[in-house]
Amino acid sequence: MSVAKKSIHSAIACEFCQSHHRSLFGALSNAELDQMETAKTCTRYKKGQVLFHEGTRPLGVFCVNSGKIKIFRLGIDGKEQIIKVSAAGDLLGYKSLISEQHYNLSAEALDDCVVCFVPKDDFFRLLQPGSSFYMDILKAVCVENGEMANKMTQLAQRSVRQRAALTLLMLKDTYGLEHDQEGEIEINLTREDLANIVGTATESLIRLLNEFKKEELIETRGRKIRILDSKGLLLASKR
Amino acid sequence: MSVAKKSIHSAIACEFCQSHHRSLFGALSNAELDQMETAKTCTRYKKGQVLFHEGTRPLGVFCVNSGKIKIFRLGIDGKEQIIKVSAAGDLLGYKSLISEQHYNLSAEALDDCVVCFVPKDDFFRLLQPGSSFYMDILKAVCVENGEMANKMTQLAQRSVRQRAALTLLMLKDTYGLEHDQEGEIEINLTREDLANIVGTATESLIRLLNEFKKEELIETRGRKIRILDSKGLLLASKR
DNA sequence: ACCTTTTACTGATATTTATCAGCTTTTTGA
DNA sequence: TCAAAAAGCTGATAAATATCAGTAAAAGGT
Repeated sequence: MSVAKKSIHSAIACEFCQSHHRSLFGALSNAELDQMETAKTCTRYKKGQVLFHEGTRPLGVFCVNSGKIKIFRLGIDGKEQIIKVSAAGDLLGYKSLISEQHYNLSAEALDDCVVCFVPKDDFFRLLQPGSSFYMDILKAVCVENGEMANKMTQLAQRSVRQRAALTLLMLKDTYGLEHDQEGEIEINLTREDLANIVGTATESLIRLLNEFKKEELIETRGRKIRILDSKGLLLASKR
Repeated sequence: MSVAKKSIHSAIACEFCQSHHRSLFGALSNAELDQMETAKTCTRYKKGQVLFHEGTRPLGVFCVNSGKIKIFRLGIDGKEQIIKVSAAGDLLGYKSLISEQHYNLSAEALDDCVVCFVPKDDFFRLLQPGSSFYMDILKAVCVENGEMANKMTQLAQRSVRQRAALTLLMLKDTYGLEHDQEGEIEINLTREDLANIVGTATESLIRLLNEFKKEELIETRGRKIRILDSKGLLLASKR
């Protein structure tokens, strides 16, 4: 974890934020958007910096404008289990806020990021009974729930190799949002982070990447991984 | 899966239902309860019978009155991954209803059960904006989300032995609701079902049960498992 | 209560995955 | 740009877990 500073970033108007369309804030009215506009602060986080920490009390919600953020839970011996990698448009920390619990996950910047923060009270002002936002949130959490059951099944039933293949495909989606030329996407995560998504030892993950490389499913340049053959990976995730 | 029939059960008044206090319906007003009373039907399911099936369209929600129900997802080669075991008071199938998706899980009776069914329209009538029920549902889903992140971490980081210990403790909770004499609870599931909760092969699970037996953490009589030493199991789940 | 079917169990073995140690390369920050 | 630190990689080995085959026991239905 590198030492890095957090700095206030010149505010980005939500209305012109490229990510707001694919966020849960996407369906807000202009009036509501204006309301949030004045409430929010935008912050630049340096790589390695923590947005929030498991066990602490949430004070508001985060909306990712740019960059990637790992969302993880600390397991045995402090080993991180990465639950998801968040990208532009993702809303973070609202579930703990709603359930009035301490964070049960931590969030840490994987790159330099710009993230907006909406304080608790302002968030709840938007979350008024009868608002479509309320229903959107409820739906989103229900959908996410189903996705997690899926992930649980994968963790329980698939081999490490299969999970590694699935992880690369998932990351292709996450990282593919921006540079989508030729379907070849470069993933820039440490091997340890990758292992902590897959749920395996770092050495095992490295060996599997070598296998995939020999099978010409991926290509690596230093830390960077480029996906060459998504179909092949999909096959490897099942067989 | 045994051949079994479903039969209409003489309706149980929600007001006098022992499980309604620990269900999400617990906070409904008397008027709302009456409303549901007329809408619902109570059904007796025989062991092995399916309440709903992954991939089908939800038509309402289920509320467990008595018995145990396994909630699972089909993985590779049709292997079941049991996500949870539901007991009296649990509400089932509402998340798919809300997210307007097909069921992503199946539900099957582990015992003879009595389960009430509230049709979609009536459920949504209760789920009015501004109602406390709405907020209760939202909170519950958020809490469940956190629990699933926890389970994912366990599946990814803990050994099969550790997970087996955790599973027995979890089942102690589920089955302990009723017969709570001396903290010794009998779990009545097939070895295969147990393996499908833990996420391992049936044979591996059986061997682990033998280990636990030798260590005097549990005791078995046929299919039945009795937990003798919860603290010991908790230790085994970490070490 | 009996017979059939299903489930439980055991041993042998193969496979997968983790762990440890040492070395190399890349990244980072001054 | 350069040195230190972190991350990446490799091989050897140990440990955990899955698989297969066969037998024993228990559950379930009539």
